[in-house]
Amino acid sequence: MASLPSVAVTRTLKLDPEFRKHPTGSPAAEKSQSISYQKNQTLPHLDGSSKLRSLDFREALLMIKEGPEKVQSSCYVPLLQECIDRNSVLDAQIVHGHIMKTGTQEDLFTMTLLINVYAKCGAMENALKVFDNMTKRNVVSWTTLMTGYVHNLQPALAIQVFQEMLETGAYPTNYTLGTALNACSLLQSVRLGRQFHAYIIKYEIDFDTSVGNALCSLYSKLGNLESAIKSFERIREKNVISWTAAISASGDNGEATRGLRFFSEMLANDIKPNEFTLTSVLSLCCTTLSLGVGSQIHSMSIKLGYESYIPIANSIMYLYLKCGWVSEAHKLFDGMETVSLVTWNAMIAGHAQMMEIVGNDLSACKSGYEALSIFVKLNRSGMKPDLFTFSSILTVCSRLVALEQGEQIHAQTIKTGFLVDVVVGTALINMYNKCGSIEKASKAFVEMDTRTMISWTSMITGFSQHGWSQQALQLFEDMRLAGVRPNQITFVGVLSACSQAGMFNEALSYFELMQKEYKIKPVMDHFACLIDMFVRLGRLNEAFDFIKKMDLEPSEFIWSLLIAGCRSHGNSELAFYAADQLLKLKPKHTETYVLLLNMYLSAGRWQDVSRLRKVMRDEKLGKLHDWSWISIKDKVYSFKPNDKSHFHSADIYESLENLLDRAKSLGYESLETLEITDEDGEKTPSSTAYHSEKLAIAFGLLNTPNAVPIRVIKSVFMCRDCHNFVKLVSLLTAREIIIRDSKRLHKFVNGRCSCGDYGGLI
DNA sequence: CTAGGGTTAG
Repeated sequence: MASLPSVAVTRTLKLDPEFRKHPTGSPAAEKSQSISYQKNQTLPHLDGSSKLRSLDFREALLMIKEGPEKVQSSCYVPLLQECIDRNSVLDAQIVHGHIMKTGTQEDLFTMTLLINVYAKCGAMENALKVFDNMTKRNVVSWTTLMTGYVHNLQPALAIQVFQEMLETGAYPTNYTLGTALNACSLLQSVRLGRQFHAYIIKYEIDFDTSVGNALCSLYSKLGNLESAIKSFERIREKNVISWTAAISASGDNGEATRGLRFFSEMLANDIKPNEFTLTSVLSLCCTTLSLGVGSQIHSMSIKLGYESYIPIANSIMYLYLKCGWVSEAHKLFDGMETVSLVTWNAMIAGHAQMMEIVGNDLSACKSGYEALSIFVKLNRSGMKPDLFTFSSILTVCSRLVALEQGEQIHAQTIKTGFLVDVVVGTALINMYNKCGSIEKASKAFVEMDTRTMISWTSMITGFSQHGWSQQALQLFEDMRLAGVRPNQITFVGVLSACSQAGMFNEALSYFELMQKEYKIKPVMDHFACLIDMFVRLGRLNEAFDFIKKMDLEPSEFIWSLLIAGCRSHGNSELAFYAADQLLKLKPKHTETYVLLLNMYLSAGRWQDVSRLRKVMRDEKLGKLHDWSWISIKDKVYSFKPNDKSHFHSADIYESLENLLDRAKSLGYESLETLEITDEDGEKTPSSTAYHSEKLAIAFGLLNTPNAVPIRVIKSVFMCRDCHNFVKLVSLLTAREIIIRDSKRLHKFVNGRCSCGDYGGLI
């Protein structure tokens, strides 16, 4: 342990006056005495204590309550430890009473322990009373009191205690400073942290392991990764905790890969990871989706004996789910002997994450319903869901477009009081938005007590996706008036609102505002909004000019927007140029190739067709799976194009034919196209008449009461033809139809779609 | 002194 030089420190460390005065006034000044204090120290085994130790806790308490006899002070240690484990203030008070009766209150060590017990049980008033009544104190008692305030999230009081300790002339140890640094990170105070750091440097103890560890973690929590790493590097003898601090600092500050490098460096230095290290590394694997490293950690944790350590098991499960290895995650979950609420939450959140990553396909749908059933099991298990559970499960509902379940969960969040949590509230808004219930979303938004930037952004995006451009822009202005700083994503919402409404000048001025006033660098999504706007307006050459002027390399998505625009506004020369550019990017999505194939097919460019087929084979891209699903009364029904497998297939087709006829009377004509339907690239004539969403809608209309909105999820993006058709169906049947395809949300009402005939429609 | 689960995107 590095000891501090005996220098009066009061004047070298000027603390902010803003911290409240210690409530009980200044404690008696007393010189500290040196006592070594270690958590796991073995205590002398004395007569009185061995008797107590052999007894059950309750019996021991009883004995202590009744027996006035004097016992060795060390016999209180296991009893007090037990009080912490049971988190029981009442038991602690019983032991406390005995201590007072037997005169043990003179014992510094026991009284300090008692402070710690009260502090850990959340009874700081009691801890403070003990401290104030102590006849002597040393730096450990001061430090313990500080630690108590930090533990109970009262960092300002911890600093106050520190200051008073200095006034008494006591010298802080490295533990004291470590605790003070923790208080600084809770206070999020860079200024105070720097003052402590200066002090630490002055007394040359920044190389000390525990001080260095605390500094590293402080800077990390203040968002200053470089200083955190520097503090770490200055540590002379780095222990597991030092390495773990560096690893998690990297992860917490968005440099997961760097964290993984620290981990391998640590192993190269022959430092054995502990359970904390492994959980930190696993969370890095979660952000980098490193399944390989993750499964290595899995075997390492088994080898090191952490197999049943719940946080590790939770992280591994979560990682496997995020990486799509569902069966292994479930195997782990089923094999766990004890689970915590976090385990349930990790399962639910993991399924939600997996849905996000795989997109709108069958496995995502299955995952979503699996998450809902896990949620039901959790409720039955007797454990109570918390705010993490609710925000994840609401996200699941939004990705499933499952309004009924979402509404039930909304009710549960009200009943349990978790709706007041801003993240839960935001997830709720998002759920209503994604389910096409913009009115309920905005009601929930208005009723929120507090809103974060994300809440505003969600609502702005929701308005924009529903085609309510004016409301989106108005809300953006309200947000600015409320002094909330928008981010990148907020501007995606704002720009797409402008683009929908064809508000050309507004779009450009918001684009400028974003860069000039908010110093936000435009990313691909912002350009995509603007290109979409040009395309919608049919100003293809301007779209192309804009693409050329971007200082980013245009993405797949940008080129496919332009191609879509060219197809609908008839500019084949530009379309083929864009197609060439798109192909140079080696697109990874089958959808993109199908778009291009159809383009070449309809132009009769057979050479390009076979060239594309070869690329698709080389890239090992599969077939395009167009399917739609609809959920009715807790059951999910899925449809492929031309699907005749459904039990009521005849009824569905009859009803669809009827709709097609009625639509034709309004001028609709379904397209006959050639599509690549098998791996050899056979050209098969095909009609858009029986695309999957049409079947799902026909089924939905047959099986739900009038006026109930129809909600469909589609695995690939809608074609223009189906889009036209569904607009007419919404008019003919007076039903709201909500379709979420792989690109965006479409809400059809009275012959119009919320996307305002999005420019990316093919 | 170090750790596991949550919200926004074309």
